[in-house]
Amino acid sequence: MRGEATVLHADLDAFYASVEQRDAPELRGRPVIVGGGVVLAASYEAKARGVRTAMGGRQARDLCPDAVVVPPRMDAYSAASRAVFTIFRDTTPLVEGLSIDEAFLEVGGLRRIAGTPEEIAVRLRERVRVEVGLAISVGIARTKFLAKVASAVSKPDGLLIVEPGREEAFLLPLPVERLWGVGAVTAEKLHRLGIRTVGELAELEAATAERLLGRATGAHLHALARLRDPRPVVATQRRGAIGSQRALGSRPRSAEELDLILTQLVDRLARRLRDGDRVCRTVVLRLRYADFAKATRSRNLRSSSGRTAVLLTVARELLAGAQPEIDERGITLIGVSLSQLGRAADLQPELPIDWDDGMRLDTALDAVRDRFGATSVARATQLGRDPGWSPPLLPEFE
DNA sequence: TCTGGGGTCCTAGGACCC
DNA sequence: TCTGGGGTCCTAGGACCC
Repeated sequence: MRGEATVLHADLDAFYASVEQRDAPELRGRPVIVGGGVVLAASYEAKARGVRTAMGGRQARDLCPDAVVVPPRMDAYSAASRAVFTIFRDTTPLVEGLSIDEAFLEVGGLRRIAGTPEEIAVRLRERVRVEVGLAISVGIARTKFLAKVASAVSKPDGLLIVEPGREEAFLLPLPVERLWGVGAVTAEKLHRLGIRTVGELAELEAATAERLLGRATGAHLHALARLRDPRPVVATQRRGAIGSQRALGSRPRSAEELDLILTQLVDRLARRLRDGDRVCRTVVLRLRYADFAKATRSRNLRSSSGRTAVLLTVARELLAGAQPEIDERGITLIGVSLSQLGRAADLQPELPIDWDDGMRLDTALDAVRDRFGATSVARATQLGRDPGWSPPLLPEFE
């Protein structure tokens, strides 16, 4: 096995709950639950009593009646996250954020100026503790996957290095649930075959795993189990989608009420888009019915946009299309996602030819040829076959 | 177990094009 | 008139993660 252990996975411990304990000394040492209806985070004192993330609030209080339940303070968590990521980026330029509280750091090129990966990790943990007041666990390994497993095993407040020569001894005895990408469904499929450990999965033929779990998932998990994970640490890219949703409870909602909520969701998202100078191409409507079945409805815009009116129109059309289903089944959640995000700066101006609905197509195409050349005419001709076609925005052209 | 809110990636069928 | 293979895009759904 080639390579050295130079990938760090840094993961804040019980993040939301730890921020609450940091900011309110009377909560330290006590079981703390963040979130009421559902547990968003639990302190280690609460976890010791069986409380888990995503558990219903009722069940959590039954397990741990003396827990302090606090409402989430997202602004405080965002600020803490920014402070920690600043320390990450101060450690190495190669930081790949995974979520609000964890990231990969590649420190392979830093040996001369900053020391070994272990020395770097020790300093990183100390800085986060002193400067932000939080405990952070770090795993160090040759690959991202092994580093992530190592940090999880090291918790709480731990540091664990998986040396290249020790990888199999470390990974193979672990339960398959430790594999990044194995959830309840996949674990159940594997258990049915008697596969409970990573080592047992690694013994399968790759083709067998792919047949059982699907091409991509099977190949991916099988490779991880055999210690193959070629994915490099890449500095975080921009998000591909943003979304917002609202749980509605069980009481019936009028069409007017739904429209108001939809408008608020789209307005908020469009604002976020524009704040980041971005646009989106796809609008996705998410629904959850009274029986908790989920559904999505999506539509691509002809051309990317960040304008509230454009996005809202599409979202309303999607909602109208789902209205019969909603009337019949009842609705308990409505959400909107905007995906295929792009930069607003890449959006080109509208086609600068004068167009009116009475204009002959060949006249319009002549104008396009004069301005953009023959390739664009071919593209425009193709678009013209679409009955819904109208003079497009420029991104449609070469 | 009466159930939040924010994301990622993969699969699959149909439309449409060459 | 019927037929093929290959590619991309669109839409809907599902699994998973924190």
